[in-house]
Amino acid sequence: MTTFEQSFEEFSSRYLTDGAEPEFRRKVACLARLAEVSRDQNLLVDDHIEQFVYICDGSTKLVAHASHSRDQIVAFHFAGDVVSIPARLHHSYSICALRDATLLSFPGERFLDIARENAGVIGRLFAASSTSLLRCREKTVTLGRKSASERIASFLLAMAERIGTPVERGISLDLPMSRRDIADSLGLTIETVSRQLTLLREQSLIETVGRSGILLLDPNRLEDCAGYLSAAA
Amino acid sequence: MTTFEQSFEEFSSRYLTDGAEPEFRRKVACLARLAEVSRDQNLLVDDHIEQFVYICDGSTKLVAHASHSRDQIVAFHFAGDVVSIPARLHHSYSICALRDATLLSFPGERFLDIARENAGVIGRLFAASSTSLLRCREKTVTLGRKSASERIASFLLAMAERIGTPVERGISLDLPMSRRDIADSLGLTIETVSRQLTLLREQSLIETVGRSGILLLDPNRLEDCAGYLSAAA
DNA sequence: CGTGGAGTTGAGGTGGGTCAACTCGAGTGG
DNA sequence: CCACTCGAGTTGACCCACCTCAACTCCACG
Repeated sequence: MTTFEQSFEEFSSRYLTDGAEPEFRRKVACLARLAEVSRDQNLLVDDHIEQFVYICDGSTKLVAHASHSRDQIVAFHFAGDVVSIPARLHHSYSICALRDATLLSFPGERFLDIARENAGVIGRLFAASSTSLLRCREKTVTLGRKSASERIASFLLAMAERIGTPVERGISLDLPMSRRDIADSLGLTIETVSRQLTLLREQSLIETVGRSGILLLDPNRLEDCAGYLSAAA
Repeated sequence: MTTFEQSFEEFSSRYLTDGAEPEFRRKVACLARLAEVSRDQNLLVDDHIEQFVYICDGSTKLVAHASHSRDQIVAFHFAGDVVSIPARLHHSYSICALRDATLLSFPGERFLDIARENAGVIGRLFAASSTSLLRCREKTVTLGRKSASERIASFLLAMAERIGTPVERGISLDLPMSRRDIADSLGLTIETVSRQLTLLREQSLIETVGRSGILLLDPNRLEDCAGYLSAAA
C-alpha cells in the first residue's frame, strides 16, 4: 500500500520543483486524488472534463472507445509519466491498468489554473505534452501507412526504448500488455499480431519467452523492418 | 507581400501578451524568421532540430515521410495556429503549403528557453500543444479502427468544425487540400477517397462543387456515419 | 478553345480480417 | 509438487475491404 503523502511527494519532486512554495504545493495537493487500480481495471474519473494522471507505479494504457465497442489504444504509459485524459467528445477515453498501478489524478482545468501560476511547472507539463504529441504522431504514421510487419517491428523497437533492458544477446522486453493490447494499439487483430511475431521468430529476429517476454536478437536488422526513413533527405 | 513587423505583431498579440516587456518580445523577435511559401512548397528549415511555426496566413499540412516515399499527413493547420515540427528521428517531418502561406518559424530549443521565462506564454504554447495532441489522438482512432467511409465522414466533420461556413442548406466547405492530401491524411488511396465521396453524394449527404467545394447537407446524419461513440457510457 | 493535371470509374488482386480448431502455460487446489 | 483448468496465444482456411492498374472525364488554367 502506498500513502498519499509518498505518492504526492514523488510527483512533486518530478513536476513541482521550483514551484516549491508550500502554499503552491498545498493547492496542488488539494486537487490530487490517489487511486490504486488493479490489472485490467479502469481508473474511475469524471469523463466530462479533462483529467491529468501521474503514474506513480505500474503501467497503463490510454484507450479510446469508438462505436460498436471498437477500442483503440492511443498510448501506453509507465511509472513517472504524466498523461492527459481528454474529456469525452467524439470518442470516450479511459485509463486502464496493464499491471497493478498507483495513480494520482487531477481535474484538468483546476489543475492547469494553478500550474499556470508557475512557469517552471507549466513548462514541465508542456514538455510532457510534447513527448506525448511526438509519440502520437509517430503512431499516426504507423497506423496510416505501414504494413502489419512494419507495425510490429516499430512497436517492439518503441517498447525497447522505453522499457527494454540490454542483455548479452540483445534487448530483453517484459511486456506488460497482452496480444490484444498490442493489436488494439496497432490497429490489427490478435491473430495478425501472433502471425507476425511467428514470422519474426522464424527469421531469428526475436525469441519469445513465456507470454510476456520477448528478446530482440538484432535491433539493427529490426529497424530495417520498421519502415523508418533511411538517412537520405 | 507581408512585412516581418506585421506578421510578428500578429503572432505577438496572440501568443506573447502578458510577456509584454519589450526586452522579452525583442528576444523572441530575434529568433523569428518570416517565410512566404507558395502552394505545394515545403517550408525550408533545419530538420535536425525541432521547430515551431506560426501560420500568419494560408493553410498547411504537416507531412511525415516514411520509407519507400510513403507520406502520411499528420495534421492540417490554418491561419492563427502554432505547429511544432519534430526534429528528424525515425521519420522526417516537413511543413508544406496547401495554399500560398505566410509563416513565422522559430528554432525549438532557443524559442522554448525564452518562452519558459513567462508562465503566460508557455501556458499558451501548452494549450496549442494540447489541442494538437487531442486532434492527433482522434486521428489515431480513425486510422486504427475505422472503415474508409467512417474516415471520410470524420474528416469532413472535422474540417467543417475548423473551416466550415454555415449556409442555408447545410455547411459549406472550401477545401484547400487535394484528394491526394485527403488520402494521405486518412491512410487511404485517392481512388478510395473519390469512391467514398461518390457514395456520400448518392446518399444525398453531400454535394460537391468544383474541385474544392463540398456542401454538407446533413451534418447530423453524417455524424452517424463517422463511427463516433453514441451517448451511452 | 485547347491542354494537362486532377478526379472519377471500372476490373481484378491481395493483405489482413474473420471464424474456427487447436495448443500452451500460468495459476489453482489437491 | 503435480494435475487440472481455462483463458491466452497460435495456426489454418476462407473472405472481403481496400489497393493497384488502367481507361476515361472534367475542370481550371493559358
